[in-house]
Amino acid sequence: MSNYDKVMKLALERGFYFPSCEIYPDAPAGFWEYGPTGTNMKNKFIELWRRELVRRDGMMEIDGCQIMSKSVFVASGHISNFTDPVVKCTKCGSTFRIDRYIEEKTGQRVPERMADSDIDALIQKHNLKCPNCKGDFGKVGRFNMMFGVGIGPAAEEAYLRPETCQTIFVDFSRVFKTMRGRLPLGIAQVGKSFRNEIAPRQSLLRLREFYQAEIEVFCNPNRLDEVPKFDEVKSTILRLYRDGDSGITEVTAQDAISKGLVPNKLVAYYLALLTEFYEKTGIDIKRSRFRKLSDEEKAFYASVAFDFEVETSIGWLELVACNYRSDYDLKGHATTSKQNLEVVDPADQSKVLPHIFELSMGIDRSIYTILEHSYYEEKVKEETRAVLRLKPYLAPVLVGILPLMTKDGLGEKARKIHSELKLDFDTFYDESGSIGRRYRRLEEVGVPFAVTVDQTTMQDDTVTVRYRDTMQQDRLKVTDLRRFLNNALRI
RNA sequence: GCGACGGUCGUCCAGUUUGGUCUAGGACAUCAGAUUGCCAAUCUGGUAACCCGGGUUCAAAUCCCGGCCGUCGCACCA
Repeated sequence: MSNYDKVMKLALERGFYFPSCEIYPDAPAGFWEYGPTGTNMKNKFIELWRRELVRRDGMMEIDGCQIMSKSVFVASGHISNFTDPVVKCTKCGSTFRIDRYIEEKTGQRVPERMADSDIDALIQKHNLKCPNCKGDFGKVGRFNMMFGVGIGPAAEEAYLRPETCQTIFVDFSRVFKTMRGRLPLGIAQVGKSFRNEIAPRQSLLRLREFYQAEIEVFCNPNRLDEVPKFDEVKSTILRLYRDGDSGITEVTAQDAISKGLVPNKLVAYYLALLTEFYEKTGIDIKRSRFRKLSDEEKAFYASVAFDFEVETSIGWLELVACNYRSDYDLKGHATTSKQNLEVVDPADQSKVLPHIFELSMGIDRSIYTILEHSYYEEKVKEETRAVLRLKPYLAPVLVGILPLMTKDGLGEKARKIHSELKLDFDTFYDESGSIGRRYRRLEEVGVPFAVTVDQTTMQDDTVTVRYRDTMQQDRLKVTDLRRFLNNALRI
């Protein structure tokens, strides 16, 4: 059984995540729900992101709408760039990106704006047939990855956002003005995005509705090397890679700049912050890299792009896209909306249309990767124990409270301890089955501590605290539990 | 979207080849009771499934058709 399968099984059995609408036969692919355990962990992941990126860097967080007007996507380029010309074989039904197919077969470039009728004519002229079955192609159609929605009785055209950043761009002007913004300014957002993937696959890894945590750093393009905070991270190790490299290059953020591997201090600063954040999630940073994208791979808006990737049992997985988007977005929105989106940089009183560097994080993929990198199996007395070694601050439950047995008042005592802690910590009370079984159940969902009430507790008001990873136990006064748990939550 | 293969309790699997003894079985998990009392113990009992729709047939988990979902490959992935 692969690690992917093990995590998948754990997710289904223990309430991390599962398919949406699963009791109905018409449940569409690419939609997944977080169960109680997964939701708790996801919330904690987001809170860590807030701490390590948003608060650390003094960013502002907003929460925007998921449905946005058509104009937004005219301005963003999604209406034109996101709409691919496709053609369907009339015989076998296979669908092809016809612009690419024509280029491949004839060497003739098909401009993005070419009319469908002109593309049809090209197919005729070159007598192109389906490569699979030699059947005839039908008429050119258009496929857009955005979900359209109709608003109001007239069903006015609008779209579910395909990336959360668009709300940040359209909100930028007001936020900057009213919140007394200064460049560089990071605006952050956690929320859902929607893409009509042709072939969603592998549970949380390719979804049609998914969570993003995005950060858009608005900056003055003339001051990309003026980053006072850079000193905090100058010796942080960045792991850089480009396709074709023999291995990953480990350099400090400082050296990455002096060697020209990263274009400027601003980009290096955020790559370093991101590295430090992911180290704290418990992902094995030795199995991560920033892959520099080639020109062909970059998104239509990006001028420099690094993907933060992590090695998993199913290969390298992109968790974060780090794109230098230049002024592509604000220019587009300024032109389409006819609003002036320039701001004054107080450093030199110049008026600039800010450039944007973004960290676009996939939350669902991150959650999956943390689960996979945290999952361990080890032999204990001929039995295999499965342990999720989640950091205490990411664990869905921090502490399990267990009476060794229910009689002699141990049950009541344990319930009392539980009710004293449950409002301030994520706790779980369990008195069913043998103590060993209860420990195993806890460690399988990553609970780092178990507090056990035994006979001694009744005499001196102490309990045992058992550690998930080592299975060692300490004895602690009940009155010290709060302090112990608060300490354990320290990041 | 195309192709190949698949879909049975929460999970994994048996049953489908050759339609009927399937009133669908087991293991693990889970629940209740008993017992034990610090690492998945034992005993007893319970909950719980044939993906959906149609067809063939006296009879369908089993055969046929369609749909949905999954895995893999191709294509796609701003």
